[in-house]
Amino acid sequence: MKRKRRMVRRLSTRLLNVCVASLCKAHKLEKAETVIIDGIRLGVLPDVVTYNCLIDAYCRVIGIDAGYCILHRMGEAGITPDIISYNSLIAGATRKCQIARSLDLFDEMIQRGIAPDVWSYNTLMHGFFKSGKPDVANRVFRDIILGEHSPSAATFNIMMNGLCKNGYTKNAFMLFRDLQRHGFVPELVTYNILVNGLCKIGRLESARRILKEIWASGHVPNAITYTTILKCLLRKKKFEEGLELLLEMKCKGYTFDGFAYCTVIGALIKIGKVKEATEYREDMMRTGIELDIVSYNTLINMYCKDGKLEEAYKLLDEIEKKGLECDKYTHTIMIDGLCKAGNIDGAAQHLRYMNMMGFDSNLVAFNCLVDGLCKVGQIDDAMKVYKSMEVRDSFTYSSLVHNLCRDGRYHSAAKLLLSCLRSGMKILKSAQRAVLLGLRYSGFPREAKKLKSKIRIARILRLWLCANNIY
DNA sequence: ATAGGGTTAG
Repeated sequence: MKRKRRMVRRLSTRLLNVCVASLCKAHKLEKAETVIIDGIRLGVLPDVVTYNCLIDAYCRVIGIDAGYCILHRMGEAGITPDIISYNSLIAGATRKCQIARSLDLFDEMIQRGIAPDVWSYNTLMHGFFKSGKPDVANRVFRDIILGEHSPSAATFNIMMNGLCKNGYTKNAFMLFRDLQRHGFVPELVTYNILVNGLCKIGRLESARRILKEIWASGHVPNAITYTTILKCLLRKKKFEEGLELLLEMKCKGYTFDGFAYCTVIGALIKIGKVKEATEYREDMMRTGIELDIVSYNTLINMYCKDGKLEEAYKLLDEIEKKGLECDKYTHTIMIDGLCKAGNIDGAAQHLRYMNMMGFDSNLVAFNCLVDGLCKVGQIDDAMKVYKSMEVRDSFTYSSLVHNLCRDGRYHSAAKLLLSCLRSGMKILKSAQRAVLLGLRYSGFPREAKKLKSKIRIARILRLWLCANNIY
């Protein structure tokens, strides 16, 4: 009788967990909490699985601190956290790029007598790759391979993805082929990682070969595979092929998700086809996709490029009402939008606001402001901003050099171009041309010639440095 | 329970 009751209770805890899990997955935290409270009232107690579910969800939806609170709560309820509780927390910290926090949790786990497993190590490795420390990630990988745990399929996937993301796509490929020779059977995820790696370095043909390999392996490429290649095609301005792939996706019955729509809309905006972009937006809204911050950013950019600032502001309100948070993209897009609309003061104000909100000073936003100031003829103000910038890049210089030339200030432009080259940066070809032609036809052909040879030497130097991996 | 695709500037 007693055992039977215990069984029923276990069964209902299981039911509770199924319920909580699905609510957590839908980010309905309050609802999940209510279900748990109702369960307790009926005598169904949550167990470690219930709390692990909550930890993961709180980490995802609110943040690592919220997840950590659940760990305390389960302690108070008399339930000991297990390896999954800690792995979820470590993953939560990693997702938010807080590698130091991941390491702290890792130590805490060991101190509490919970031994890390291969999942913990996989997550740490991912964290190091994510924070741009491929050397440390490599060491973790080595420790997994040579250590007491056997690597999982995810170990290799994370390794290959990390290599691709950190500029070692070739090495990822070598690893992939070696693993295959040793009987490693790639999953679709593995292929998608490689396709993305190849696309990022512009190796479209190789990516297409992998697509064929996917079919040959018996896997069916998914929307992720297609979206990745689509993005690459559009970036390479192969719009016809892109549209073909888009049609192929539609024919094969793939449904577009937010990622696919953003890829298409973003690409259309970039080539100035705002009308077509709007059509895709309407299509997206019809499918009832829940917009996240990236989708909002894409749409805000669309309105800005179309000169409809009021619509953009409306979306900003909507973001706030939904409880989403604007990110640095949102702000940068708005700053650019304001600049392009000629509202430099508004843009500068938004930049200050952005810094006030705790965003790091943002190179792209500054570049937008510099270019905006140039475009309204305030080049000296643009130079002031340029001088105040801690970091500059090829965009900064190209924009200034171009506009100085447009203003007939070829010597200043030449000076700036030289400091750009001295910093080891490239500069837009058209900007170079503007300076050289300007100098030559305003009576300084010798200077033009000298500058030209400097440009050539800088290019040779850069190629040489790249070939030797000094950069 | 970790891993894969989308958004910004010249």
